[in-house]
Amino acid sequence: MGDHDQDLAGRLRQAGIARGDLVGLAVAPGRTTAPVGTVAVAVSSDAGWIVTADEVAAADASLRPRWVTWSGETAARLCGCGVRLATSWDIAAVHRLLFGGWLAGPGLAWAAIHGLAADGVPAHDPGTLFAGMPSPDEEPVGPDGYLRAEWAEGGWADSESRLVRWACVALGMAREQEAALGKTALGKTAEPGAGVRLATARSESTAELLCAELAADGLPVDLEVAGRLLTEIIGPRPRNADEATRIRAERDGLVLRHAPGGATADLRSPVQVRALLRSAGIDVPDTRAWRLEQYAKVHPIVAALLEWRKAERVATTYGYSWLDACVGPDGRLRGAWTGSDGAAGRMTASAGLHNMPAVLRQAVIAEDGHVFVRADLGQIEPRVLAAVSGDRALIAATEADDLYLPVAGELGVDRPTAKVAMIAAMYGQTTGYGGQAATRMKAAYPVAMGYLDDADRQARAGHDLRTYGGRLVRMSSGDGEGVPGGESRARVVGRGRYGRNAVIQGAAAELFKMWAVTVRARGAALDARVVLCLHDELLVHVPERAAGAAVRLVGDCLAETARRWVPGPTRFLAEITTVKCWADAKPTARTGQPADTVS
DNA sequence: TGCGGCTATTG
DNA sequence: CACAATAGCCGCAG
Repeated sequence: MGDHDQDLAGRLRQAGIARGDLVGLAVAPGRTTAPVGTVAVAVSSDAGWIVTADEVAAADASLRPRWVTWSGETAARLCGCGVRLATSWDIAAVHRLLFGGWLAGPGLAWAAIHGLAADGVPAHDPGTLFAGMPSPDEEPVGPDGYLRAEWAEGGWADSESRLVRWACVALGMAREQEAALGKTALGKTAEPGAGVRLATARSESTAELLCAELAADGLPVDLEVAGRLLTEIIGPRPRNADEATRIRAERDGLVLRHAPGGATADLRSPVQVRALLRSAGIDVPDTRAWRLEQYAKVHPIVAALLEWRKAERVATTYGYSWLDACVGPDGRLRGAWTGSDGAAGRMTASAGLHNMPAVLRQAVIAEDGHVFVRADLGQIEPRVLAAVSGDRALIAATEADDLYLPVAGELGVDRPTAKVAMIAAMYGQTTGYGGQAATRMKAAYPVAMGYLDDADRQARAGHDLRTYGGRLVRMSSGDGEGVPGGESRARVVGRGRYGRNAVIQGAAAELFKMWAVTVRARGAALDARVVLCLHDELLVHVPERAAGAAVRLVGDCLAETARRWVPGPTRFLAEITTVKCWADAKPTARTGQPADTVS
């Protein structure tokens, strides 16, 4: 074929675009398929074209530029028309990294990168709604320097020329964000390098692509097994409302039959449960499970109540209505995914994907001809602490498969004490462990403990923090800041703990996501698909015949990620197992032959 | 109807 | 019970 100059990859090459270079992308909403006119690409601030989604896919396969997207929504739209990009620069994801917080729309991201006040971002005047949407000015940037509301709020999709312009704006934004990442400096301890921040920006961006795929593909669930489990725990699926009421009353009866003198109570009301327990001679300040457990042998109603709680939990949150709402007829459990949420930028998921009761994992079963490769990072938080603080002694301890053994030796305490002391340092726990262990911890690992103490101090003072990968953790937006006398001590202490933990949990999340997107990229050749991300655990759905290769690949990806992420010799390891069912993973790893590990 | 409190599940 | 998250129900204010 002599017509290669006509395809998109050829045109991009002609414009000087090479593998990994930024290319602006804008995808109009509202179509499940993408004919000409719904996608625009941009190669400079004033040059771009309308193309088809298929052309983008083909150019991605042959040239693989880094596509600039406005947000995960762009990835979801492309996913919807069957296009899965290899890599991206996601403006919203990088905005969250650079500036913290959750809001990251085009108008705000534009203002932030240009140093304009967030409260000056223009919004549509609600009064104009009656007159219809004003047609967007052909110039996206207003005289005040902000993005015009008409553009930021969707007016860019109104015509092909505006769509192209929007892709051009995206490209410009990405370049400015890239430059800003190279300059950002904040914090005194172990100031992360620009290289790490750029690498983090790229993996956080590509994680948005992964999130769109996780949402679209879902987690394999065997509906028959799920139904059987539910029947065992909460009884058969009720056929009507009366039956549902009867089954519910029967469950309540198993507790209330132990009530003295036929007393009754609404078991869903903590106040009434407390009164019920008092009538049985048990006086407790609250009715949490860990507190009631001490009374399990005092009165039979306590054990019955705790049992009821477990069943009630499944019935209300993970019952038949959950299956109906979240599991498709294709046996895939689907939820909404976010790439960086909360205090430290962890991934989050809805539909119970991140907090499914362990017993229900028995229903998470690989499809015919497939298996799961399950990989679990071991002792990730103390290892991340060693890496980001650069503490030589703690880095040396990461050489051990069980990091707490050398730490215990160093402190002159037993392993459980060493573990509690380490976790206390990272989370800010102040009760329940000997102060002597903390003193020795400071002496043995002064750099690591100093890193945590510094985060704690900065957070207490209301100063923003930045993680190793460059994520801004906002401490200044909370109320009560800067009013030393007007703030309770508990509040300040709590904020210190928050900051102390955020720099560790956040850095761990960044490492994890870099690992996840590496597995996503390398695994494609094996038809291995990441189907679940769980903070320190990856579940990869893979054809049976490729299982062995996938196990090695997941381990290699961790080694590659660790090398790229941290310059020092910190050792990270993962327990990697091949299983048919998610629930099989833990026992195999604990009691079976040594799992594949990687350093 | 919205929201804080309580409770449970997970990493 | 130390950190993070999602989610349901109750009780109360408006």
